[in-house]
Amino acid sequence: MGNSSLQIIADNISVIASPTTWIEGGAIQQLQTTAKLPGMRRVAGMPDLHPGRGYPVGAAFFSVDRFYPALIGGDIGCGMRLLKTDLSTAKLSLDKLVKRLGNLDAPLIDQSDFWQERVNSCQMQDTGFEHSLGSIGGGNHFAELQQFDAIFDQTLFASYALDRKQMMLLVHSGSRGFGGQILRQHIDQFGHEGLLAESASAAAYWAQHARALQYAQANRSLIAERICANLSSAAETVLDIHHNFLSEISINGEHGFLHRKGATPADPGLLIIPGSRGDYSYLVQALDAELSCLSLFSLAHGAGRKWMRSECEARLSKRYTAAQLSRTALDSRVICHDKGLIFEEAPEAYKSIDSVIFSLQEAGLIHLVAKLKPLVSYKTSGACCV
DNA sequence: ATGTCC
Repeated sequence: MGNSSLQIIADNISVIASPTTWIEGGAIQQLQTTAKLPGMRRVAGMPDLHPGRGYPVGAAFFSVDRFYPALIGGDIGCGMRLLKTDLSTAKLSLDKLVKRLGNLDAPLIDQSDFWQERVNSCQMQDTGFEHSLGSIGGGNHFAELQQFDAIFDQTLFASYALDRKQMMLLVHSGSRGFGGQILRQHIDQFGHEGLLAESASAAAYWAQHARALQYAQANRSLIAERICANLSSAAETVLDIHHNFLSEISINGEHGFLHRKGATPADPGLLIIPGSRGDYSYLVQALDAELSCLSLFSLAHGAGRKWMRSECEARLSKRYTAAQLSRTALDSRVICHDKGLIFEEAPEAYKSIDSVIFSLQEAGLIHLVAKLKPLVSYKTSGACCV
C-alpha cells in the first residue's frame, strides 16, 4: 500500500510524489496560495508538479460556489492525442522519416484547397484563429513518432488492438491563441477573483471554454491528419484527452468545480503520460483507488519541468551545441530549428518520467500497459539557426 | 503558452 508517495501538506493539500521525485519549493508555495482562494476545498499536486505563472502546473483544484478560469490558464483544452499509424517500425530510416515529415509550421489552411476544406469543416471560422489550426505551436507542444519499447500487460495491450510493430503518433497541442484570448478577456474584465457559479459571466465562460475544447481537439486532429498525409499513412485514433479544463463534479456530496491544469483525468480507458523528448512515454490505465479523492481523480500529464525556461540555455550551452541537442540519448531525432526552444525543451530541463510513473504506481493510481520510445520529436522547422 | 505585453 504505497502511501510513501502520498504527501499530506495540509488537511486540504496533497501531493502525489515519491520522496525521490523532484518537487520545487515554489510549486508547493503556489499550491498553498491557491488552496486559500475563496471556495477552494482541496488542491492536489501531481508528481509532475512545477511552478507556473502565479499558479502551479501539474495540479487539480476543487472549489465550490465559484470557479477560477485563471487556474485553467490560457491553453484551454491542451491535451494529448495518440494514433496508431499503419507504418511498421521493423525497418525504418529516421532520416527518411524526418524528410517525409517536412515542414508542419505554415498555416494549414493556406496549403491547398483540400486543406482549406478540411480546416473549414471544423467550423472554427468565428474564432478568428482558423489560421492556427493544424500547426503545433510553441512551448511544450510537440508531435512525436514513437515505437513500442516494452509491453507490461499483454492482455490489455491486445484488447486495445495495439500492435507492437506499429509506429505510433503522439500529438500534444491545445487551443493556441484562441484559448489565450478567452483567458485574457476574462482577466481584463474580472481579474483573478473567479466567477460565481450561477452568474451570467460564468455561463459565458462555460460556452467559451467548450468552444476552446472543441478547437483544441480539432487542432490535434488536423495536426495528425497533416502528418499522416506527409507520411502517406492511414491512422486510427487511440485516445484524445485534455489536461487543461474545467468540469463539474460532486465530492463527498458537495457539488463543485474541478480545475485541471496539466493534470490527466483518471478516467476509464487508455491514457498516455509522456516523458521529455529524450525519455519514454507510458501507456497506463487509471486504477479506481481510495486515494482518488486526495488526488482529485487526476494523474500527471507528463514529466514536468525541473528548470525554468529562462535558465536552460545558460545551463546547457556550455555542455551542448544546439546541433548536439537534435539527437537524444534514446537515439531519437529532434526537429527544432529554434535555438531558444531546443534548450528550453532539453531532456535535462525535465524530471525523469520514471520517477513520475513510479510515484503514481506506488500511490496505487495507475496500472502500466506499455512503454513507448521516441523516434522523431517535431517542434518547429521555422525560425533560424541550429 | 502566445500572430509572444506595452
